[in-house]
Amino acid sequence: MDSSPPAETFHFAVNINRATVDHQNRPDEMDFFANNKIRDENEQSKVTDNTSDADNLRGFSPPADLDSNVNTGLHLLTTNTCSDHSVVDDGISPNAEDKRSKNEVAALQADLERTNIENRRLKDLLNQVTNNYNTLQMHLVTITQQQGQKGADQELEQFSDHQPNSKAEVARQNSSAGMVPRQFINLGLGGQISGETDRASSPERGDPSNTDNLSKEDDADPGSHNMWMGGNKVSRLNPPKSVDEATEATIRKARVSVRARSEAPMMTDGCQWRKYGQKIAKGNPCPRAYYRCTMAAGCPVRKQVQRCAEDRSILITTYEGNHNHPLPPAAMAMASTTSSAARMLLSGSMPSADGIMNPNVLARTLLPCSSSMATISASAPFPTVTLDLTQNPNPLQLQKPQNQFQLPFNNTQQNPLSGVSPAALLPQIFGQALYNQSKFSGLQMSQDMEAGTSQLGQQAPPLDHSLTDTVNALTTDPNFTAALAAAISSIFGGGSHPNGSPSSNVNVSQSTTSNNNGG
DNA sequence: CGGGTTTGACCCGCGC
DNA sequence: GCGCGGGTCAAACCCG
Repeated sequence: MDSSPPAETFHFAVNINRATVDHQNRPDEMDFFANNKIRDENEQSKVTDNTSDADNLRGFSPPADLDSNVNTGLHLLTTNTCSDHSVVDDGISPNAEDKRSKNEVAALQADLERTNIENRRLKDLLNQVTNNYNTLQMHLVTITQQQGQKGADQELEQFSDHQPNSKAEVARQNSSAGMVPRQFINLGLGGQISGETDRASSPERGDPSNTDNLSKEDDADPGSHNMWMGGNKVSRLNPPKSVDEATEATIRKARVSVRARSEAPMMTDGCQWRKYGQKIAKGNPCPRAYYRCTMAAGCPVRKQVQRCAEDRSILITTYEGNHNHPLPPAAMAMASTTSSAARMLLSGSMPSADGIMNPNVLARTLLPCSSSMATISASAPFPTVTLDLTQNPNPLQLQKPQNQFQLPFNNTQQNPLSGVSPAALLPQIFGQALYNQSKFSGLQMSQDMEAGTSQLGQQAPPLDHSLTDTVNALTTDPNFTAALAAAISSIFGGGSHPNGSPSSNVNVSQSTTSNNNGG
């Protein structure tokens, strides 16, 4: 991302970062939640006061700093403080000049009084907005806790019932200083559930006593720590013994589907894929291609690529599973998305009776400004999170004439994720948002899982961080903030053509299956 | 020659 | 039990 935000991003180029962090040279970093706050505050201010002065407050510091120093930025008292007393009418100046001076002074005093009143009013408004923000945030936390508590309870029961030691083991590993690759590998959701944290990548995987596993390799490992593991394979090799285990199997099959307009045969997401099959699915003349991650032996992550039958310019890419290997930054997008999506489903909707996540919660978690981009469906054979990049998420955004992604990421020369296609960047945001939502849900279990999750562990702050530190860490994460800033600015500013990564060989509209993904 | 793709066969779950 | 459809396997083939 460009260090200097494009002009259309000025709506978000407000000073919403923590005062303790120097962001002068890092305009691309922004506080995602503070952004919400600003937006909420502005909305609140419009409700409580229709004056346009509220817009002047967009540059104010976060509420944490307001208690001690409220600065409206008006500097109302800087010009008259020295003169008002020196020229005050003493009642002994009879000449006309003195009278004129007195009138002038009186006028200035009146102006001063008005500005003082205005200043006080703005301060009150600011305090009110701050209170509203705090109230809203508390309300949000309450809602997310309620959303996640149900799933958390069931998940905790699963832990306690089946792997009483695994959680403690994972937590112990997570609590160690620094997360080395060996630790965040194979700590995906399935692994945390099963508690077998080393099998998937250990050379002893080919247990002679289990020749079936030898032949089936990755997806046949009953202890494989991934969401993948097709239900048939699971049931064949390690049949579910209880409802909880059946639930686990469903969790492992959680999917993230990305719909994006692209002429390319496959989306670029930073991973290397190998095509292992192709089928003509019913109801869609376009063949569905099956890909497997080849960045590491036995990586269980797979994806399906298929064009939409109704609109063949729309490419539907469905991801499943967690990578069992370290990922390059460019590949973190989908990885964090899939794992986070599973967690969202797990904590929010999947175990519940209705099985449907409130899309508003997700959408607001993802991007408060967009409410129709992400949907969750647990009614499908697999709980699926769908990211629809083909729809305009914001009515303010002009419809793009190009037959391209509608979430363009321009100025990507300096973007740390410049090797990622735009469509792949959003899922990262999405995943982070999901991750954040899980964080805010206050699930201790979830926290254990978060840091242990293979891909998220590379981006997520350490477990023992407080919520504040978590937010702070996120806001200072260049990858996240840059991608987020780009996404938001693009959404609201109507960015330019998405193929704006000249330094990268990744071109969304020109990429090919064979060379862009190594597949 | 190694790695990726193609493609028909096969496996499995599910509904009838 | 049978057929259907989704998903996977693996031999053949391609390519650099």
